[in-house]
Amino acid sequence: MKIGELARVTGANIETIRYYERIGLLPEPHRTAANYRRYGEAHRSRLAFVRHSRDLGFTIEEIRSLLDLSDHPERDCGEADRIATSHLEQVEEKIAQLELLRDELARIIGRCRGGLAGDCRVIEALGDHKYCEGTHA
Amino acid sequence: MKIGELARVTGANIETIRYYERIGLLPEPHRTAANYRRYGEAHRSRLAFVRHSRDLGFTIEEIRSLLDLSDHPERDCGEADRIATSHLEQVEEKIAQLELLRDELARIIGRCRGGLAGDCRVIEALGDHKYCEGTHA
DNA sequence: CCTTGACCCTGTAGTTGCTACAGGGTGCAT
DNA sequence: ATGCACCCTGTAGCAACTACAGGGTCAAGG
Ligand SMILES: [Zn+2]
Ligand SMILES: [Zn+2]
Ligand SMILES: [Zn+2]
Ligand SMILES: [Zn+2]
Repeated sequence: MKIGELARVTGANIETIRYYERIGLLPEPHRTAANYRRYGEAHRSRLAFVRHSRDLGFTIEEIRSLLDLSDHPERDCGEADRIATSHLEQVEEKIAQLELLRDELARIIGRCRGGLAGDCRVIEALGDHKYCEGTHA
Repeated sequence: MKIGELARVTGANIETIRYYERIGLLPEPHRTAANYRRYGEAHRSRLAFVRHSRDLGFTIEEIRSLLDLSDHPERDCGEADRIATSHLEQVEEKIAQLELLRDELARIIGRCRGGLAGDCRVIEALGDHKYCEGTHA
């Protein structure tokens, strides 16, 4: 299939596919006489792996390692587990951070009683962390 | 004070301070005879406002509007409220997304029983969204 | 007086993961 | 033959910094 169809079936953007090829995440496909990229099932499933991993929040470098493992089925899968677990930990950390942020923001917004900017407690609170209760960042 | 001291007292990076000046978020300070930037209390508190707002996750453009309001105390503060509330909503949305992600990741990781990469359920699950239970992205 | 070191300056390029052109070529239908 | 959809390369842009390279300035110590 041509790049447009690959994009359609995987949900990836055409430019993204070419980008992945450029950074070596996808192998260079064969070319037709007119220099068009020609893809097969192996490309499709590799791209699906990449897109799904990206949707799950893995970085390109993590995906590179995961693909490498996927290309070497005889290796131990411990590395995959380590990457995924460390990613999960980062997600959990990020959630905890955002929850602190959310609480602090809600508290700050709650202080506004309307009126003039000069009297606004929201603007005041943005100017100085001392009005914060938590340690958001 | 010179830029290094301003950086120390606000916790901002020197390069970041110059960057903020370049994009017009901080006003150009006076210069000494040796062309060194010289800051006063007004600069300090404006930078504190910017850094605190960034720590709270506001974008530069949002901060630009908030600073504008802070510079015009006679205006209505409704705009500040709108910006903060919409930001809070985005944070809440992001948290919800990450929670879906976290659950899906935890489930995927739980499938791994160790062994060879070729048999790894984690790698399998990354390759195809059909092994997912939620709609993480 | 000279050097060392800490500071400051400008300007540019790199980071992450794409996305959006500009300026061209190809292939098929009418 | 002419339109149109599709493909190609190469480059630049986004956010919000961060990291140099290659220079200038200034006070203290030898
Ligand atoms: Zn208010
Ligand atoms: Zn705070
Ligand atoms: Zn496994
Ligand atoms: Zn999935």
